[in-house]
Amino acid sequence: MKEITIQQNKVLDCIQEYINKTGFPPTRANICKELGFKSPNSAETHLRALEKKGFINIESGTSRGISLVNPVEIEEDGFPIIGLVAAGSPTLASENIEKTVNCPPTFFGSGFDYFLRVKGLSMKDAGIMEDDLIAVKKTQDIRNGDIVVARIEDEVTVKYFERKSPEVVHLIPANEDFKNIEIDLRETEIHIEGKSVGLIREN
Amino acid sequence: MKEITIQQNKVLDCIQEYINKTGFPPTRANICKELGFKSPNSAETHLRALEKKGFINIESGTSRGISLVNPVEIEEDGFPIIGLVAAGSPTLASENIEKTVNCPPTFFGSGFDYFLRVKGLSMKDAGIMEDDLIAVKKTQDIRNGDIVVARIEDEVTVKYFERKSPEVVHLIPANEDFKNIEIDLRETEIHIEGKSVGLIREN
DNA sequence: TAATATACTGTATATATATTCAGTATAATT
DNA sequence: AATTATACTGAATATATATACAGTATATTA
Repeated sequence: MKEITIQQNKVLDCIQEYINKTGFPPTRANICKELGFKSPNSAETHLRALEKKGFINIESGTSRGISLVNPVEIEEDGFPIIGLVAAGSPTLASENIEKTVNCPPTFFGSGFDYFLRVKGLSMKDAGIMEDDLIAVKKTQDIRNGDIVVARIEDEVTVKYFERKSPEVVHLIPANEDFKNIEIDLRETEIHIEGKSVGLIREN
Repeated sequence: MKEITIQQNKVLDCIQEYINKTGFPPTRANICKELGFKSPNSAETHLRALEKKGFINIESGTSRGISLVNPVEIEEDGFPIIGLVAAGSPTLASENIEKTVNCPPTFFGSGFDYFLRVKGLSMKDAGIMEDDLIAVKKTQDIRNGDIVVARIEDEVTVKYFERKSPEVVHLIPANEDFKNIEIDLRETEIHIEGKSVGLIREN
């Protein structure tokens, strides 16, 4: 599975949501309408790219013949909980699966991929407390104000995302005791693991 | 849901199998091929009958626009979400069920009875934000420091519980903009609906 | 006895849809 | 400097598809 672009990810999400909503896949025209494209060929080329990269199958000559290769993980084992170590500026999660939680894939709207257990109180004022479970959706479709799971080298952190310019990104905590993390993309590499689409707190 | 005929059941099964196999619903012609019909109208009339009886939905003018009405999800009793009106000092919930959420009963440890949708920010510092869903367990086993759902006459509120004396109970908000509610049990009747054992935030 | 539902064949057609071709433009690779 | 990938608009078209119409036949209901 090769890397996916932001636009291709939008198309993939669009297909998933369309199927969830209607029960059948979208046409090229449907995708155009959802994403604001003006030519069916825009959808077509994205679909071909997604097929080439192995994210979908396209049945040739068949209307709505799109099928997802990784259809939303059916609740076999549930969703994994991944630990987030340290407080304030947390350390790598590595894929340390605590346990799994069994819940419907559509629990938080359009779907998510795993839970992240939060350490520290840097997002306190956003109602995210220590040991809360954040539902994380793997996506690159991030907008300013989204709560993202970001990785800087080996450190993973949960913060508000704010793009200040093409080169500068701010990761903003929701707690006055913590400082903004300002990142110049020319100097530091940042990797967005995904964004928070929901939360669970087990008392 | 009316009674289904043997042939209609075959068509219904055929649709289910086709979706499982391909990821998208069949056309009239596909159904004919699967079941040996020689006219697309055979499939058409069966589909109309299935729609009339409530087993499927057909999106008019849409290729493969068949979707299964899944009675399984409807029958599976999820947990009800009950609305909590007003902010600060909320008003009666009465049993206004928004919808139901499907999740395991053991989701929050020892079990719970329903979800309550929170209005207002009186428990902000406890990480309970507006529109969050609190998992409420109906119980009278309350200890100091528990987050309870309390009713005073017709007003329902979520607060920390603190028994000061056999006659005096304090309901304490987690927000400095709100005042403690002090209750003298000899003057005012208070009813504990239950306590919070977990929380879900959608988006 | 006349409807109505079921269960089909067979033909026809408007339109929904996939898909190709022709462009424009930018960024990343080779 | 030439490809290749991405990301689009716009038009054209063959065909995939829903769907109506015309029949035949049996069983059930009013």
